[in-house]
Amino acid sequence: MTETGEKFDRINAIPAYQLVADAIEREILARRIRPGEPIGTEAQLVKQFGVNRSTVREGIRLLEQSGLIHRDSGRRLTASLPHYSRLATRMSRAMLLHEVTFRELWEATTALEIATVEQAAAHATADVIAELQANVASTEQASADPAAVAELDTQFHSLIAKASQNRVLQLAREPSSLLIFPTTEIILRKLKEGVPRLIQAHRKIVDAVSRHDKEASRLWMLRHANDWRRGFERAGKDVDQPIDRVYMKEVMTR
Amino acid sequence: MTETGEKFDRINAIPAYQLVADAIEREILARRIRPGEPIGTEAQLVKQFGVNRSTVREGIRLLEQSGLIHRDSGRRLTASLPHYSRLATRMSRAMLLHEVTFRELWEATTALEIATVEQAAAHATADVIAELQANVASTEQASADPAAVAELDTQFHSLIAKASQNRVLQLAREPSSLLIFPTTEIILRKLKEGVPRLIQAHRKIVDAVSRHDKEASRLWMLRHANDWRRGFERAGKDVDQPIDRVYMKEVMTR
DNA sequence: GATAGTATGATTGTCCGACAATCAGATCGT
DNA sequence: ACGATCTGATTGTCGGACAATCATACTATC
Repeated sequence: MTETGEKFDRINAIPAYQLVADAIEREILARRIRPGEPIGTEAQLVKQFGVNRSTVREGIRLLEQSGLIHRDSGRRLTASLPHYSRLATRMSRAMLLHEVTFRELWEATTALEIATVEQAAAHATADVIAELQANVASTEQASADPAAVAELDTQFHSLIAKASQNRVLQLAREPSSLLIFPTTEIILRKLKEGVPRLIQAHRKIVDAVSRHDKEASRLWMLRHANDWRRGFERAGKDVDQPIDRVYMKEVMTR
Repeated sequence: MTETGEKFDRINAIPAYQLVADAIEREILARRIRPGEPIGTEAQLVKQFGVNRSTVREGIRLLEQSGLIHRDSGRRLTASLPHYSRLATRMSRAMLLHEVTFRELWEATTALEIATVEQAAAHATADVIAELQANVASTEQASADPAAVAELDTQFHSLIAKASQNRVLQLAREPSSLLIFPTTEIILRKLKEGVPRLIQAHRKIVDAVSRHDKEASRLWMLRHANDWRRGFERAGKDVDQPIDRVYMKEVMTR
């Protein structure tokens, strides 16, 4: 590789591009480079690290993927906060590859959605409640179109998460919701009573949240989740089968 | 760039290395390349994609970071399942950078740990229960050493997650647990009554789980979580402050 | 003087060729 | 048959190169 003139520096094993990535990452995590600030040009990095440009570039690619850096307007590289959706997408993909079952997903999602709606009941602001009401209204109008309803359902639960004002919950629930909500469309398509029940649940949840009624919101979210699972079973699916990647196209596309 | 002999192929904007990464990723997600199978040598990829080796390498770096590929024994690249810990670490870092508060973390962790222990009560096998009992025994013996107790506490909750046999819960709880459990040591160091309370809670939880008693396990996990938060407050910390990265060294190191 | 167009340099994406270190497998010696 | 050695393949790193694109200063036109 490079020069190893010294004695006793065995098993180095860490390639230079990795070291470059680590070094930059450390600077960002230590807040010496704030999100939004430029990392510097490739030529500068070459000088600072004393490695070839190809090596620097490979290191940059590592960070680029993790979302810690981001080339702003086509051009220069800036540090950035890795955004939730990116991480959630990766997690969802991992779950698909691990072939988790619908039951696992349902259990986790139910627990997370209930926790989320309880916090939403505690912390929801008037703005978000208005958004939620608008969402329910749209869902009612689109009730004939399963795809649209499923889309609005996903949005509904994201709004609940937003209302919770808890970013950890938001982050934790997103990967599983990405995977489980697409099944909604399939269920709604097969079960005619699905849409009205979903709308009723959503409306009750919004009511409860706007009254800051923790118990009621919990109760209706639980019913909503149970409906969901029953719908899945009635649609003829086996909850103990791995979730099918065929339905999960949207998770695949970046 | 390369040749753009044709008309009207504006705004391409996607660099070749990204396309290479996407192409390989698609093959893996579509299961045409199974985890464990070799991706192929760089030279082969150069031929197949018709781009330069540098470009191929940059594409490989993107995938390497996301955990979809992995160079097995120093040498050749193989597809692999992105493992939980890797993703969890990234999520934890994101939370740190987003400066989430202890309250957010506590709320989310509490909900997740309770959901997890309920599933553990439902699905725990004799093996895991034995591991849990061993963990509690070790904790008792180490009770004079806060660092060791904190370490064993983290392990305890991981074992509960393992006992739940729910990989989605496991994945969802890990990022926040990575962030919150390191605070345990600080709390234990300041509060003498912390260790015995922790041990009692753990023991009660193991009892409840081994009896498949969902209610009791829920109850004791809730008490455990409440102790925790009270400990944090009594240790003089403000739950509404962003969690401090100073305490989170272990999250920084890959 | 303001605006539009142009020249200039910097930066990135891509390519080419090269070489040392290392690993896998074949070959050889015993 | 077993271990040592040789050989080729593969990776990590380097240096240099060039077209396309962007930022900016500069110029010309009204």
